[in-house]
Amino acid sequence: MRIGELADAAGTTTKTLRFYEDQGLLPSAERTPAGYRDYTADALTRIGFIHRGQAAGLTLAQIRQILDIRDHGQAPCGHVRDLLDTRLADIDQQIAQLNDLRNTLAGLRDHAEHVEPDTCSSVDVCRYL
Amino acid sequence: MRIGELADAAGTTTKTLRFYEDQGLLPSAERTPAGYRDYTADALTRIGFIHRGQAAGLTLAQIRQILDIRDHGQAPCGHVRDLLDTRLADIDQQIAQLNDLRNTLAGLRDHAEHVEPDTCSSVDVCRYL
DNA sequence: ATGAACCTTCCAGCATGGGGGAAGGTCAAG
DNA sequence: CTTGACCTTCCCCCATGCTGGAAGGTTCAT
Repeated sequence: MRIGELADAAGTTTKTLRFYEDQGLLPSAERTPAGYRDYTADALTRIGFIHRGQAAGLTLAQIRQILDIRDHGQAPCGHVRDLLDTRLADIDQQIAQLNDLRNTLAGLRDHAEHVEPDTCSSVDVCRYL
Repeated sequence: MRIGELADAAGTTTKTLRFYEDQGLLPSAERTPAGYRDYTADALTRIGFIHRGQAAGLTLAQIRQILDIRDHGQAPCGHVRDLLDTRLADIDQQIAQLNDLRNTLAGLRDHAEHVEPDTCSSVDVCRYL
């Protein structure tokens, strides 16, 4: 399977696949005599895993960690649980921060609705912020 | 006021102030005969505005738009209201996406808690994702 | 044998908000 | 007069996940 076919099958691009290989997410593929990369179906599975990891909000570096553990013959389950826990905590924090920001912004916006623009001094740039 | 003092007063760095000038957020400062930037207190106010804008989640480009409008002698109020509205909508969307992602992750994590690692086939990399 | 459609490597750049450090000029104190 | 702390410009670098393009080799159909 050449890189273009694999890219089509995986719903991505050849550029991205070479990039993944470069980043250590995909192992170096076999080469045809002409130097073309020659993939097996395993690669498709692996790209699927990468995509699921991305959908879970993991970075490529984190996904690579998991793959490295698996490639060393170990079960990455514990590590994956840790990553998921960390991601969950991160997301909770992000949501909390966004909620705070939302409240602040809503307050500013509400203020902007009721304050006369005329009271806006150019020295302050803008009363609303 | 030299750039170092201004940076201290504003709680930032000289690097950042030159960067802001370069990006059009701060006007070119007067220069001393030696070529040193010489700021007035206005700069401090302006930096304060920039920081409030950042705290509201605006990008430097958006903050610059507001400053440009003000610098052209107009009141940026309407534009600021629009930006705040847009930011609010963006944030709501981000929060919704994060909530979705959180649910997905919580599901995966829950699954990981109850599934035997032994059933994890190395072909799939990891059952949990 | 020629043209399209592949493939290869390598180098560069996008956005975002700065940071690091070199090479040199300036200013005030001791 | 020298030392140290400033200042100047300049250009390159960080992370993140790719994308574009140039210059060249291969494969396959016509």
